Amino acid sequence: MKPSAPKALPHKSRGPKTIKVDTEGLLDAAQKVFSEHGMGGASIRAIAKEAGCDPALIYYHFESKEAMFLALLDRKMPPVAGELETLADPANLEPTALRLWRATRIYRRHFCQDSGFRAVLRGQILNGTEGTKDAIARHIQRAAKCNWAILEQGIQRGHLRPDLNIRLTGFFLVRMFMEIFDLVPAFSERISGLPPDQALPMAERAWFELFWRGVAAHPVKPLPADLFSVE
Amino acid sequence: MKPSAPKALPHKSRGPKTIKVDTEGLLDAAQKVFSEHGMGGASIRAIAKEAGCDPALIYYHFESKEAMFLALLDRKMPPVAGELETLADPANLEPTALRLWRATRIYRRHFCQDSGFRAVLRGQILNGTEGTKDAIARHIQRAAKCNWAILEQGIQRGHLRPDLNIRLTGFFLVRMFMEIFDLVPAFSERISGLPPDQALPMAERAWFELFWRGVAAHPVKPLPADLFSVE
DNA sequence: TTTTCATTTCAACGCTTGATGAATTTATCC
DNA sequence: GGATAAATTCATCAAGCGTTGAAATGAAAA
Repeated sequence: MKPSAPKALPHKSRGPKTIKVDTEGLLDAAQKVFSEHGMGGASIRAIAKEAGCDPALIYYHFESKEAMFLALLDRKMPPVAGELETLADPANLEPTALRLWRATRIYRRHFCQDSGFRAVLRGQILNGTEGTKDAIARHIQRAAKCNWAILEQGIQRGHLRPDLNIRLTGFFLVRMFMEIFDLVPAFSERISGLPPDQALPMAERAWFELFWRGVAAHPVKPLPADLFSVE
Repeated sequence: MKPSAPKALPHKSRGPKTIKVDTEGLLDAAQKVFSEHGMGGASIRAIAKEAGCDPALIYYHFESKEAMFLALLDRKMPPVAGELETLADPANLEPTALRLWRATRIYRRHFCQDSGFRAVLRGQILNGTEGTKDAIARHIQRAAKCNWAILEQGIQRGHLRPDLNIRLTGFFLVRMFMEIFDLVPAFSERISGLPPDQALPMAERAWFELFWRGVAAHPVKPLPADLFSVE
């Protein structure tokens, strides 16, 4: 799109001066504004204002708004995948229910706050350019493979039903948590009358219990009483 | 907002001429454009173009874009709630699994196509004005109550676990179907390699089976073999 | 025929958006 | 000190948005 754009990475020599706002700082600002306003509401100007610089500076560090979003994705997703990969290590012999719950805690830690970011991600999945969709798919797959591995090992270890469609099962587990993060805060007071900080853990646990009964090998053993104290 | 706006309903006498585009026609166009482009991409000008009239005419029929969306909601939701209310009639003694599956078929018929409309609805739930959120909540509640009634009756009839949180259970059932409608077409080819028209029914059935095992009273009876042939 | 009025269009307003090219500041090197 | 280059700002563009007031259209009423 922009053939002769100044590249994000600065060259070596001569002199940089007192750098006012660097790429990381811009990403911090973008993360904040994306999270609060979503892609539509997060204008270049709003991000620049948050970062305390001129809008044009963003185009010195990134080729476009889309490129900035992708850079944000590249910064945000790998830690998630990293934690999941540790959890999915086949040497981990914890009960499958606990491992799956731990996986949900990782998602919660990294995504629960950023409602706007989730909305942007969703929007880009549905309507983004092909390049953006591919990048997102790559990041999601890396994380999803860990869930698939945990499920696969759970079947091998006799904890889970052998007839599960692993990919769909992982999709169900994770997406419902995202839905809970999105909608329970918005609707809990209108529908259940509970404030979100009470409704959200309740919904998470109810969902995980339903999910576990749905996937556990027969006969279903009840979840350990202290499972939900694991954060 | 607009105190002296011309009202949507035309007066009686004198002469209307050959009406080119009426309120219903505009809603048809809005429905189509919303569904294809979402709220952000669905501009007044795009809707007018789809309807074959001037953008200003929209403001002759509706006070604002938001009012047009609410009118669309008022047209789209009642039939859904109506079908669900019939299904939730306590005189209906069909197996609970079948009734729940029928409920999902109602959602599928009314919402599966309109990906953009679902996106708009979601966006308005999360970021709309308070008035819009209230209107949406009212429509959703009317439909949700039917699901709650079916679940309640299912417990009373011994088909479902008595310890279910009915509201959350209904939320899980419906929202996951919406997620499937949204994301399986976008991702099935990238992840499962299947075309959407094969992946979607597969995902629906896998989800319903998981859900049923999660909510059914003990001992879980398998779903009837012909359940999924019900449309 | 003239009047009346519902319907429809036209032309614009004010605003926000993503993006650019030129100019400017500031630190380092020769 | 002057050249060099990185970092930053300024002014601006073209496009799109929701919205509005005034004007035009055309059929029925008088």
